Amino acid sequence: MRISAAAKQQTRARILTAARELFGAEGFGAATTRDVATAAGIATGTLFNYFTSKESLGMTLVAEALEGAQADFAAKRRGDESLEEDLFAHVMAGLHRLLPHRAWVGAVLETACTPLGTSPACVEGAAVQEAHLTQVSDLIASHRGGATPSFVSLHLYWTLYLGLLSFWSRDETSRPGQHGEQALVLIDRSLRLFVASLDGADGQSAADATQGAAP
Amino acid sequence: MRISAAAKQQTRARILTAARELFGAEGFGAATTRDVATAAGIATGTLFNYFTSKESLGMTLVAEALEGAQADFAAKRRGDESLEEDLFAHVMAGLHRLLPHRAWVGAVLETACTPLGTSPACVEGAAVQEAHLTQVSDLIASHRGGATPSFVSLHLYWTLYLGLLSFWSRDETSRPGQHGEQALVLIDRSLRLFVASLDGADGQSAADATQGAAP
DNA sequence: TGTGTAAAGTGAGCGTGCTCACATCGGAGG
DNA sequence: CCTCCGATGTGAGCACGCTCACTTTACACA
Repeated sequence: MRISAAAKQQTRARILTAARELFGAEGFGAATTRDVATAAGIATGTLFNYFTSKESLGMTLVAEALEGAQADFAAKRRGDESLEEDLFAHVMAGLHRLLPHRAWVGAVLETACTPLGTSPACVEGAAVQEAHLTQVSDLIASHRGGATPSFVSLHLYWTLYLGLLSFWSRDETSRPGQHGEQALVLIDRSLRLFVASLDGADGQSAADATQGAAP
Repeated sequence: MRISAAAKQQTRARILTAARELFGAEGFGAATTRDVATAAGIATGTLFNYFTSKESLGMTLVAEALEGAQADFAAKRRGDESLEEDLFAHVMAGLHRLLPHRAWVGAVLETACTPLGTSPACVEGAAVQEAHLTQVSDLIASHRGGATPSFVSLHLYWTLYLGLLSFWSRDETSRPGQHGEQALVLIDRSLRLFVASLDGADGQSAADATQGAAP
């Protein structure tokens, strides 16, 4: 039982390593699940004993990165930052960890995490979104005496976040290992906008959209 | 040549009709290209003589709807509206025309038009985005003495637009043939936010992100 | 050491979207 | 009326993500 569990972890790790390399080298679309399985030294079917779908595999890598980013953020935080500074640092920590995956994150998030699409595609996508929004919600609450943002506000944040991830992942003004300038501009503007919208909307009527009652 | 051209148009129309029906009845994912081809009375391969991909087919329907919406908008406009009112009317015209496709537009836009994803998926997606942003850009310019919004501003608009399309397409407070309330709230907020961001950013430095020069 | 059994692994096969070598058609020139 | 040729249509076939009936493995117990 103990050896078996350890072996399982090892196989899982081998799959993740293979996926990291192949996705990075060939792109998410071009790297096939057969390729990943072969590179990990297992059969195609076995891969799906560990991950429910290709996207789920990709999102696991993304989730890993963002978990690390959350730790980075918490470690660096002094405690006297403004909400906007905190949000900026939070975003930047994420982008920094996602940097190695920059070439293919877009393709995964597109289908696994996008606000569009009727179904949440894969559990990992929903989990990443929820974890991220929880962090943001907590961050906001800590700056506003415990008052959490509304559902609509969080949707807005998620929209803006995906939008800037998109821009960042394709920003041509960036250099290898460094973030692009236009992306930084957009991040700053998006966050400034979001914070302003918080003051304007949630501040006045925090329950503006908690329940849609007919008139 | 004349008969042939007319026949081609007819075949194209039959494909679009079949697609409209099947996408609506079964969803974008569940309706296969084989089904659509059969319903249109042609072979699978023939469908791809008319549309480069399944998404391209779906986006053609969306493009049709949005073109109609633009006409609706232009017809109803009085000329003394505020920018926010104009943008709101523009969005609403689009949603109205998309209403029959509400169940599946998300799935198409997700892959064909999303800001995420390294490639624009299909030409139609990029075309829809460009046409829409051109309309918005013109609208803004007409309210600001010809000054067009910056690249980053338009990206922001597109992000917000996709976000609200997403929300709208899944809003459970809506009833058949009518828009949901929460969606209306989000649209109002998103547009208010965008207009405010225009005044704050483009108004002061319209060229803030036209070129990423090193510091 | 031998045996039972559940967990882990396998790969042929399915249904997609899409391609491509070929069949068919329809109208212009002899 | 026959012949040719480009445009249009065809469907077997490809590669993909993913499944599932089956095999193999490795541990607990005798």
